[in-house]
Amino acid sequence: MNYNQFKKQYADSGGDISRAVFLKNQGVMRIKKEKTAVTNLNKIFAAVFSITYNKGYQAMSMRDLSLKTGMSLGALYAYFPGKDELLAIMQTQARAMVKGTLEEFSNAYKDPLEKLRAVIKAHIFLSELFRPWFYFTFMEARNLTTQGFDAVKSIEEHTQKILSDILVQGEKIGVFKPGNHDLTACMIKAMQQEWYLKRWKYAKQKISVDQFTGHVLEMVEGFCLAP
Amino acid sequence: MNYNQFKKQYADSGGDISRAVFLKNQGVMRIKKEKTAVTNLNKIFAAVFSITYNKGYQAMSMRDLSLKTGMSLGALYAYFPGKDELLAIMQTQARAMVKGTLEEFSNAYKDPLEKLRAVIKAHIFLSELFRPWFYFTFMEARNLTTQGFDAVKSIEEHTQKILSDILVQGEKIGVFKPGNHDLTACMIKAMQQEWYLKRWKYAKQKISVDQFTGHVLEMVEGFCLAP
DNA sequence: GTCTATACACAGATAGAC
DNA sequence: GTCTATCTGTGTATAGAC
Repeated sequence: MNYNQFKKQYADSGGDISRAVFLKNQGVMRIKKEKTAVTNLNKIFAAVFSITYNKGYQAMSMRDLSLKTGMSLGALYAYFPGKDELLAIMQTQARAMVKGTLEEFSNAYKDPLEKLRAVIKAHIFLSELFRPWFYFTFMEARNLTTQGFDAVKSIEEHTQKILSDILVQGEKIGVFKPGNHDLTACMIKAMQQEWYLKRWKYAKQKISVDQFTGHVLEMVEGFCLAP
Repeated sequence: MNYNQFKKQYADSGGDISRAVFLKNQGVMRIKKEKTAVTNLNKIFAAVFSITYNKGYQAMSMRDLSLKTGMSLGALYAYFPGKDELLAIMQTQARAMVKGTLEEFSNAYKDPLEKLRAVIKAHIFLSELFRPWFYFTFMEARNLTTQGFDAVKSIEEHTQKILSDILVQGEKIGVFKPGNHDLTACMIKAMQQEWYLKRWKYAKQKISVDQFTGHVLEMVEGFCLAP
């Protein structure tokens, strides 16, 4: 599976975050028509990414957001109760989306080696497809409340465990070498994160997602596979 | 070399950032006595790290900083012209320190494998010794001006090149396998960064710097060494 | 060198017309 | 649903006393 295939497959399963946000937060937002809400949420999220990419969420003013979306301050406050809540909503929804997709891919394979490849690829491809979301959730995680940050830790540990479980399982049947599988899982996650944290670098060096993913897999397999 | 040995060795060569900041910025700050300046700069930097760790630089107010340092607003402005300039000063000094140390370690070895080990270790150990500085410069890099961010890119490429040059050199004499050495260098950097970006994770899992560094070296050597 | 007091810009948020 | 106008708190920065 390469990135284009992943993209096609995932587009079908419906990656519409704005609609999910609307459905989950109907109680709190004053907009009732789904189509209006989804259209404007899309505009709002895009504007948030564009503004915060260079200066962070705290430095974005509601007036910045109003200017970029073309919506008035009053209109914006019909979509979320406050600036902090907007951040929380975005972080929560992004986490749910990542968790769901990774589990889906993890359950689709039985053989440890195939499973490992699929999960690693899926994470990098997903981070490419939703790059602004990944970058944003990473960089703004520390602005969250204690509970919000606990949720961040929790998903980090969860995805790490998905990887280390695969390695343990593979060791049992002799496919992978023994070793500290938790630390190896951490290293894999570090390499995956590199892709969306250093966007400028790989754009400049003209390295594609597929090239990058291939190299990560080479390194992981070179280290993990039993001789 | 383990972390404790590194710590001892580096403490001798003088890692006093505050003094360096004082010497470099005498023209711009109103304090003339070195001892006073260094003492208070230490307080200021420590306060910045403590405040920004959880909410970022933009969200730190000068009143926060005044409260944490015990210095008045007026006094603070005697040490730097403005909030933005304080950020720039800290980023610049941190970069100079890292660059200097890594080159020092890179030049101390000839054999590619030894050199690779030394450089990888030195970077992780340095990031442990100056963890607040590393975390801060990474997370706040995007608040910089265009020139400031160019400097960030430049040092990223510089340290990447140090690594890839070693790999190229080692391939020539048959120690390392052929491959995309630039991408491998990127992966190494990603793993190194992991150490200071996810402090909470390794503290919780009780993994020491030496353990972490050992695992990075294992992975790199497992992948790079020629059979 | 360090303090207090203050200027003045801009932040988040809301009310009420349309 | 969306707008304009406005309230009120807080931000960075400076002046001038000690």
